[in-house]
Amino acid sequence: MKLLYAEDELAMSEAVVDALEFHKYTVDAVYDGADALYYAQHGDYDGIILDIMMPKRSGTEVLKELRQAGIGTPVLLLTAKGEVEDRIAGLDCGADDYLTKPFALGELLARVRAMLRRREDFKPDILSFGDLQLNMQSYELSRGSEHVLLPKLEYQLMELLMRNHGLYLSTEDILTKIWGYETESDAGIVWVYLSYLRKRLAALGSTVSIRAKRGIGYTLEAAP
Amino acid sequence: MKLLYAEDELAMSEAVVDALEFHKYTVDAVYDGADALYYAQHGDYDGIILDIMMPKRSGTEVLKELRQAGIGTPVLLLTAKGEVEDRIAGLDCGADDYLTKPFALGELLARVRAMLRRREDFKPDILSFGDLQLNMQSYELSRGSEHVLLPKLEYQLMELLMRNHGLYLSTEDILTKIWGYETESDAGIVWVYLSYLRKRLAALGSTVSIRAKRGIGYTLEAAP
DNA sequence: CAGAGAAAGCTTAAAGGAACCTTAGATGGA
DNA sequence: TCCATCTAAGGTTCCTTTAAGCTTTCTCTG
Repeated sequence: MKLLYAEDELAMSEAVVDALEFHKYTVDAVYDGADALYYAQHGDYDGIILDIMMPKRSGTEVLKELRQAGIGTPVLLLTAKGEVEDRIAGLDCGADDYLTKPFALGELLARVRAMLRRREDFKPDILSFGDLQLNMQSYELSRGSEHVLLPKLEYQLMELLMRNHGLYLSTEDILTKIWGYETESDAGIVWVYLSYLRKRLAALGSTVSIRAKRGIGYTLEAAP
Repeated sequence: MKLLYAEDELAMSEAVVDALEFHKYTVDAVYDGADALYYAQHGDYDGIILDIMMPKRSGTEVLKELRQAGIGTPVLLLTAKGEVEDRIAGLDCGADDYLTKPFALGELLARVRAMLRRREDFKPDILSFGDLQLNMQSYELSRGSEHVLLPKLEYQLMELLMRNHGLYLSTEDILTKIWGYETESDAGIVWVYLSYLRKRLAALGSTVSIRAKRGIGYTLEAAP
């Protein structure tokens, strides 16, 4: 799950990004409204967290432009205490929820979870493919009674593959969706993690395998 | 949208059927697993809602048989609270989603909507000509139950020919459309790939062939 | 109109290389 | 110290391309 977090206060931003990443989200952080708009339009996020008070463009401005551009990504607005008009304007522009600063990190996490879930129309929190199940709460990959607890990146890769089973995902796709829009890394790192996951699948004795197609990408495949 | 609803508790069934019909679904209600299986196999439904606890056959049994019979209709399972194994077994057998009883009607409706929509989204893009289908997501060329996974260039060539069936494409056309405007290669490489594709068609026993017209180009042709 | 010759089309085998895979070890945070 | 992540290097595989020899079709000439 990939989030965009727009907030101009640096200390605040770092704390929140840490917390989100700890909970297995991929987070891109930006520090003003102009960047927020640009990233939101180009980055393919599952959710966006927008501070209202930002340099260059306000959160509500960004939100309004996004919705006008037909981008429906769920948005959580952060407002300072008491700014009731902003809040109402925000919801009017198509925000999914708002949270008043200061807030507890746990509260933010709960809202983000709720926001994503709502958008997914109550999708179950177990993803399933072939003889495998991926528990999105505990990050466990299971086959029957066998379980493995996946590290963050392996989990994200597995989730991505399972959500898109049947589709081929290129190393590019994987790189931008997991490592973020602007990353130094290259296809090599993706190969490494695909290799790790293959080892997990083998260890579980699963019938599922990761199929590579030269020049196209990767997809999950369940042997009969 | 036509749904099958299998549930042995009569009062429950009536309430749910009412709600679904109010939301413009056409609903057939059955009251045990044997009927559920029979109707599901013969009725051409857009979605199926299966209670797990039912007389004669359990919901999971029904689901398993359906999937083994190659029927991919999306299935929503209803489980009693806490029956975790049933749930996992269900997802394992190919359920699309589950819902624990008791549930709010609104939630059921949301899940049904999501399930049907998901199915729409995943409907693969398929090009057809003669007795062949080309799956644009999996790069598979099929005739009936026979499948071949095409390498990238063979796939691109096949796609080009299918999209332009009835037209003659010159080697020039093919070269610039697949290998790009500025390429070192010449017509020879096109002949090679046409040859490869012909071999694929023969292997599939297809009635489709690639017809060459000297000095003009190539086109697909389906024998009667 | 027959036949030679040329051009276009076709097929196959094999070389070459890019894409892919795996592993060991370095790095760095909890 | 352990675990997750990343880097780098060597090994492998499969796709693409080359190249060569073959067949078919057209055209020109006697």
